[in-house]
Amino acid sequence: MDNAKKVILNIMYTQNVIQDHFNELIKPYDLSGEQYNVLRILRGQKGNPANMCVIQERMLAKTSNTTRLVDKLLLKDFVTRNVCPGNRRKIEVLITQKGLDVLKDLDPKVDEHERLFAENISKEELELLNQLLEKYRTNK
Amino acid sequence: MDNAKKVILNIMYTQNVIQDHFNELIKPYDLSGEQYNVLRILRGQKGNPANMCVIQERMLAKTSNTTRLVDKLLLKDFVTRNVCPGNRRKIEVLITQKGLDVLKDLDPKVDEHERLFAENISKEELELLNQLLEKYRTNK
DNA sequence: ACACAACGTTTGTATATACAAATATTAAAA
DNA sequence: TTTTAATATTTGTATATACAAACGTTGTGT
Repeated sequence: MDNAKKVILNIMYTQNVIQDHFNELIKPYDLSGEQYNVLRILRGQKGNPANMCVIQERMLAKTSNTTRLVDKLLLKDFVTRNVCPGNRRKIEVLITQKGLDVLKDLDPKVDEHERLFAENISKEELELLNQLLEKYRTNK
Repeated sequence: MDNAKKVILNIMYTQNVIQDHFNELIKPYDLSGEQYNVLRILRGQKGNPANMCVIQERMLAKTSNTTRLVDKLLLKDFVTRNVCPGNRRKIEVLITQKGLDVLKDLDPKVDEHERLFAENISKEELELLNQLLEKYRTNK
């Protein structure tokens, strides 16, 4: 098989393996991968609320349905949701202490997950892999 | 950010870009990516039918619901589905001429898709990228 | 002020992913 | 032979992805 074909399968497959491993990690916390991503975005706001569209544009999958993701987080009391007083079209979403606690609990496990995948490869190779991936998708 | 973290985001993001591009490619054919994968597996059978479990194990996402994917392909007359005479638990799925025609139509576009992503990177780098990805996920 | 476009979010529909339970058929054990 | 276990597939439920349409709110032009 030519390498152009092979590298696509390789990237797809690798992403799949990473994702499966990560899903195992968060399963006990009753969180999906996307819900976790939203919580991470909200924590990154450092106390400021985030509007739906801000969350949306920071997510990997551009067309995920933020409304329904936040619905699920709301049910678990990981976030609050309020209409923005200054502009009633907007919604302000804020992570709760409970949400922050879950993330804090997960932090070392996520670190370990990242470390585990990098353990078979040297620092230089890791750096090179990053460069090659970036080069691979230039202008795409 | 450390490279262990960065490479995971990089792989996830790259996969996303590839997938989005591919989805655009097959959209006019009223096929989803998984449906396309199933058709490719069936063509690979070279005239022999494939059982559900054979299709399942050859798909990237292990727990995709093959029954429902084949349902959709059946509606479009891209496959046939029959109970296996020798073992009535099994189902024989076979690609139709119409299914083969769609794949043939798509073949050059898929080639172009693969070529497009590889165009910014040399043959040697592509080879290296494949090796690094394989090394990265050793034992995972 | 009123019409209309733009913005931000929600809702609806179809498909896909993830997992568990249900069903039917066949193989194996008692 | 009857029971039980294993195999192959289907069905159900929840979540996620993808896209379009609907809705209320705000801003702009007249």
